[in-house]
Amino acid sequence: MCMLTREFYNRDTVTVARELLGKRLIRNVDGDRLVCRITETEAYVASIDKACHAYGYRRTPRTEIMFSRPGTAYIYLIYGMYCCLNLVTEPEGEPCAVLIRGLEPIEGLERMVHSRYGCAPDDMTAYQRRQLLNGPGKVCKALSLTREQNGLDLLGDKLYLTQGDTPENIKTGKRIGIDYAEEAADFPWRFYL
DNA sequence: CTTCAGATGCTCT
DNA sequence: GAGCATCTGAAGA
Repeated sequence: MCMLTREFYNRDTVTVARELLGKRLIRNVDGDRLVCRITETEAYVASIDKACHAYGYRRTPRTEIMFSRPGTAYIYLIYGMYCCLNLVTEPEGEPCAVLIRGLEPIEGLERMVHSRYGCAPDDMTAYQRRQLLNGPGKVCKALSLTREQNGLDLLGDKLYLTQGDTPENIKTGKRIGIDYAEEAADFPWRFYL
């Protein structure tokens, strides 16, 4: 399958967030190849979005990576113990990104389950199976992504995206966990299958 | 199924 | 010092 180009990311963030659904996310780590299908995303836009870490082009050590070129991974720590994976979008200097909120496993299930639950796939409960990749912190845990991977080039070999399927029934809604963001809390910038 | 508390540390004021 | 783009386990219905 063909790797997504930098031009794919170098576009309107909300459009990229919607089009990311159905794409494949590939993570190569310690000789293991993990492949997932993207099922849930959220767009964060610097210029008008109070929920965006770089709202108003606020430049701090944490947001610095968002100012770099499109097709870069932005990974930050949240609530002291979880990481969230974002894909930087729009031209360099526009600090926008798409949060990866949910995935479906395709390849490398054994390692992902071990990273999440410390057990083998056969030992998962039905509940655990449903909870494997349905949240941004879970995604990073399963894919062994931490702040050490912040700034990774998405056109490299450690973490990249490829074409996938073209999903039907794309749903849209308000983003999760940003009640503080005033009018931006109601922007319909969450996309899921 | 639901709610609820607690974990835990970085980030910015 | 306050708050955070979250998750889990326990308890109740």
